[in-house]
Amino acid sequence: MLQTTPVTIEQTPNPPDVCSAPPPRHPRPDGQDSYTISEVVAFTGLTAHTLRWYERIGLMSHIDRSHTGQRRYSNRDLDWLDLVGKLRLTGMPVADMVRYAELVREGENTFRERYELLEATRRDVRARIAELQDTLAVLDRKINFYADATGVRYHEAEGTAR
Amino acid sequence: MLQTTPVTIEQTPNPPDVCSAPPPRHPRPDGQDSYTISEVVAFTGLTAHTLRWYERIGLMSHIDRSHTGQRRYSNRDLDWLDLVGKLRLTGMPVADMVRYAELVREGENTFRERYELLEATRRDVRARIAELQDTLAVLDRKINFYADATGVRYHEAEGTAR
DNA sequence: TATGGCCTTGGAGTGCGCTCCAAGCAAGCG
DNA sequence: CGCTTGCTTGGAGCGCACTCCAAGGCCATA
Repeated sequence: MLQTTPVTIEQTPNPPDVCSAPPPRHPRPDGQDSYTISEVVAFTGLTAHTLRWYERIGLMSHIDRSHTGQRRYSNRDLDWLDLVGKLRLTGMPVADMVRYAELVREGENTFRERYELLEATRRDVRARIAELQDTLAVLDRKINFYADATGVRYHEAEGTAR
Repeated sequence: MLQTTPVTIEQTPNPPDVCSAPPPRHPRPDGQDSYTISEVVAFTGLTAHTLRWYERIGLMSHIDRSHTGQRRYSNRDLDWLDLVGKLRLTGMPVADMVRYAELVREGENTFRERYELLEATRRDVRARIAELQDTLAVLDRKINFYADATGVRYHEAEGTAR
């Protein structure tokens, strides 16, 4: 129950059918979904500090509490954290994610704005991927050079760093 | 001479032939390559502060100086900055780039280590691209949902943020 | 000669995203 | 009962990558 390895919530042991709407699998079924903070730490790889901080800054709404005041996360919270994790690795600033969270809390009349925010993000992500592929090409060339050179003692000019 | 728009040094007005070793084009030919810091600012989009800081921390070797002590950057320096820019957007920490710069300064006997560093970086970049493509899939699904919903007033569960 | 523009330096400051601390409470166990 | 474990809080601290500051030098044009 208390696994220590950070695990992506949305694992991919789903069949090799390349389909478009993979529903996230949860550790426990809806109805019994009540996770302590340390369980969420184990599932997400985030620290408890970070989880509490996310809540403080409004990136997560107030989490349900046990009768003793301890946090009890739900499957929906896990889904949200999964999205946050994805947005985080696009480089989206936390402030923007908070903005999105506010829009979600405000209800359906913010659909248009959410749409625009996500669309802008998608553009950024695409640009980012393109940049990275560019970088990959440069790395490939340099790596090939060094692969040839180590063992052949050869020289090619490269950017200065003397 | 003093263009204000940040310009990628390695522009792509090269013919649409998809080839593997694109030599960077420089603003001035070798021999007349002597750029002031503000020119480099214009070319790279970095600030003068950052350029001087890069030099202080050893990410660039000491740059040539004019008789009055002002920095004069060369084409080789521009090439190096181009590589640094690429590595930077892979998320490589500055300290690692400094390490690589040191290896380059140390000479050919560090080829193997440079190779390994770049290879590790390439692995990271590939993983990163995969993550981003994953994220892109999530964004696509959400964006489609909002595209449908705005105008159709429809509902689908999404991660909680109440 | 004076004014403005561009450059120099060491060191201090900033913003972001965590990260940690101290003090304390509640539950479970021997 | 005492001890451990896990959780709670507000607020302070940290590491990274810049970013800026104050004080001053050099030189071209008016």
